[in-house]
Amino acid sequence: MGEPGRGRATVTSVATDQLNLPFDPIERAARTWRDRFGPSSAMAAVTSIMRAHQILLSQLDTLLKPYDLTFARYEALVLLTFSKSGALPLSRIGERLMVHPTSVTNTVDRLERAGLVRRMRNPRDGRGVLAEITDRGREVVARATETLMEADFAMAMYGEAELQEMFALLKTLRVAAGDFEG
Amino acid sequence: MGEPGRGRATVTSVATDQLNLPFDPIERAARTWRDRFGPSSAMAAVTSIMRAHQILLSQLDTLLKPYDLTFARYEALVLLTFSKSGALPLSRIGERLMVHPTSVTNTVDRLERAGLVRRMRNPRDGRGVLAEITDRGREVVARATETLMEADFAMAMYGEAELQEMFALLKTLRVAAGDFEG
DNA sequence: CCTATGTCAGCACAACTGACATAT
DNA sequence: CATATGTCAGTTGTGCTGACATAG
Repeated sequence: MGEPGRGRATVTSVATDQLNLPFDPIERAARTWRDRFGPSSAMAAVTSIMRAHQILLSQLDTLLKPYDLTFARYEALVLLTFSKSGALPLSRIGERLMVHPTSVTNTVDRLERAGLVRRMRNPRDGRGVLAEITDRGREVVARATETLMEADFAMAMYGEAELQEMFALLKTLRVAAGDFEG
Repeated sequence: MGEPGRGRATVTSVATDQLNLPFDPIERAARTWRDRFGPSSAMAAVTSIMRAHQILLSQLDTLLKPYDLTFARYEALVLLTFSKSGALPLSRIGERLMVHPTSVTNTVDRLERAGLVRRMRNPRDGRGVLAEITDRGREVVARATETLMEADFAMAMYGEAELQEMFALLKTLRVAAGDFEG
């Protein structure tokens, strides 16, 4: 994810910059939509989630850039630090982070190239491969976590109650998608 | 965005399939996080938004696949139908949809190749280019809209009040990012 | 001259498909 | 044997940078 050109007078980037519009583009689209097609709340909510994702990803990736991490790679590292031995089969990483097997391979490739994890054969299953976090990986993830926590994960505009509300609200969607036994 | 392999017994895809986990992976990560680092609501909320985006994008793109549209291209088409003349400068499309100028070029390229829009020189500004929706584009977007509305934009699990709550909650984030004058 | 608009080449990244090697 | 794990090559889609032509 490229870093947006931020804070310049001439706005070329779009993800987190600017303050171009004197109105909320989603709200305007929703009004037009309602006049033309009918109920627009679902469309407005979906579009808001899309935009929120774009904003957050851009800000998180900017925060993580000094560590040469993306949010996806950061999540994988955190998951490894959460395991007792600091190592997990790639299959389990994909399962927990809800990403495709080939994406796990790619993520681990990059982390390995950066010296943050190490591949090992799974002693309990010859088919499997473990990703094990290195000392350097632990260092980097600790510093990155500090940076993210200082920035409140780019969610500093919310209070505790709102954050919990957001989690609860989105849980309904994740359950409906079959992510887990809700 | 490729279409996930859906509903198979052997789950390789991950975006909308499966019901693998007997627990909520985000909730579990949040608990571990809290024990180790402290407050985890922001992290849980962010991760939920990321996952919600992934689920929705996958489902919307699947719904739009028969029309050879992605959600991004669909949004651009809708925006054009909302304009009086059915035509808008590319710059304005990028501004409203919050996407990068080169992404607008790409989106319009694909729509044009599919015969859904047509490029025209802007008569009021020789630098500018207008994208004008074609009759075929109007047809396709109408049918696609019908499909999406039948599926409630993949948000059928929510009631009206929840959809409005979601919009309001995420508006705080969009305002903080400077999307518009909140 | 300086700015704005749009295009192009090129790159990074995520997610997928299909094919495959290997191990259970 | 079928199944599971992981890799590889290749594709699609988005979003960026940097450079550029053209017009205001």
